[in-house]
Amino acid sequence: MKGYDARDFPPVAVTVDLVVLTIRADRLSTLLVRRGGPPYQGRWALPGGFVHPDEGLAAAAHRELAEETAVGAPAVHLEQLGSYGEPRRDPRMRVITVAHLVLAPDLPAPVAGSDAAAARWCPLAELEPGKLAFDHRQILADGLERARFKLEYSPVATAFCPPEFTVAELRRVYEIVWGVGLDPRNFHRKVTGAAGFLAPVGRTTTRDGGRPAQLFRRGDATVLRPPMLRPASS
Amino acid sequence: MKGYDARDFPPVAVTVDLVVLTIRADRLSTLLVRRGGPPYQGRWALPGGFVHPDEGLAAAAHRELAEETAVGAPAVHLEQLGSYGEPRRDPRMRVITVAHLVLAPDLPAPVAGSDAAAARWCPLAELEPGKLAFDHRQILADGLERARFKLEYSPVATAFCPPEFTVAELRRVYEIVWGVGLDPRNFHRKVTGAAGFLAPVGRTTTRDGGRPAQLFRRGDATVLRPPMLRPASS
DNA sequence: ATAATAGTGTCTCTTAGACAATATTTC
DNA sequence: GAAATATTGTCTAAGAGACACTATTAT
Repeated sequence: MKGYDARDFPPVAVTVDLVVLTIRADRLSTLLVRRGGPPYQGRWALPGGFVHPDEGLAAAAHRELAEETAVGAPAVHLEQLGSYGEPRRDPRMRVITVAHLVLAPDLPAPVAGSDAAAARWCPLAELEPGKLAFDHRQILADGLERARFKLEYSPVATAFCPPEFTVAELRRVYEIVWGVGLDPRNFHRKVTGAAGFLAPVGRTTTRDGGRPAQLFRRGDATVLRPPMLRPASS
Repeated sequence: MKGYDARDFPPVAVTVDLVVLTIRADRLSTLLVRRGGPPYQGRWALPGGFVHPDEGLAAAAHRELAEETAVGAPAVHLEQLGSYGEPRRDPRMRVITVAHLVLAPDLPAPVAGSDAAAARWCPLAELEPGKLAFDHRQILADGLERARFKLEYSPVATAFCPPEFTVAELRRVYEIVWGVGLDPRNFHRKVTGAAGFLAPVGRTTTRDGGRPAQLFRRGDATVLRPPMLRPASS
């Protein structure tokens, strides 16, 4: 069983798929492409494609992201989400896909790729569950759950914000991704008190109205201790 | 780039590798096999093997585990850890491996597989870092970090225990995996107070000496809220 | 009785959450 | 001034950690 001769086995293809989450007009949205050919022709799907011969998995994910959104690597958070390889998830052949999760600030309109007839940002609330191709409904659900969970114990929420942001803008990220309301005063105290979460820029902005708010950049912490606690409801 | 014709690409092989963690003689240990052929002949490696044509990823991981340890699925915790696919991680051909993490109670001695010259439980403290084949040092490190982290917010620590266990035995799991000492009294209060973590069996045991201890089974919670907090040191 | 481990109670300190109060802007 | 948002302060309840104390077994 471990002869390591690939010719003993039928062909396998390896792809990367992307769950790209962003916040547009106060709604959590994901990037979808409409499939231009069979199977699932005309259905919406997660963006993705083959891993090239001399390319690592993360590199393939970054390349696909750039092809679809013209967004460079440094501006977003990208992490591996998990691999999906049920034998018949693609009716044509054995395809194992390595899904990646991307958290990004509000990005420009997407670019339709060569194989995709169209691409768009779809608010998650408007997505009919059964409408995605392949097992992409499950992958999207897993990505959303991962994002919600990571907001608790890591500073990735800042990936949804522009490079400089206010506490209120960061709070809106938590409220939208978690679907809850948070007390602005307690949130402010907690987030500014968490070591390494935020680095003050030293300037202020009034773009949200009212009293000027401090601008922050993301700090250098990789983990939040203690974590941000999601209200008990969910 | 998305023609979905596998013949456009050179062959790729997909394997599963296993990070199997258990506690033997109060030491955290992992299952290793000695490689019987090149490359890395004679070196220790994580157990693993090819994904079969009609087999899902989790099924392949369970099969490899059973081949190596003669352990059935229900007794252990198995989850996908992540995929590793740097282009030249295997010198022979492009191999993408889907690593899985297994947490198991103390198991019998391993069985050498067909391709492995030998198999053994290796205490992590005795493992020389540079001695593992391929990128298995990194995979093992990632698995260990995942296990340490999951002990905080999930009840997986019970996977290291036999079906019925005492609070003290569970505490030893935390102490050994985290490498810290925990106060038995506070631990007891916390773990018995966490909803769904433990289900009392109603019987007691004196196998640890002293006053008889309540026996527990794992409860039905999948997440611990609030989490078990690891002491600040690390 | 002594040793060993199990389990409970109590105290203090920190933190979460509710919410009052103050500060600084625009209109 | 009125409205809006930012930020600080105060109170209370819950939980973490330190540790005294009691309980139940084996020898």
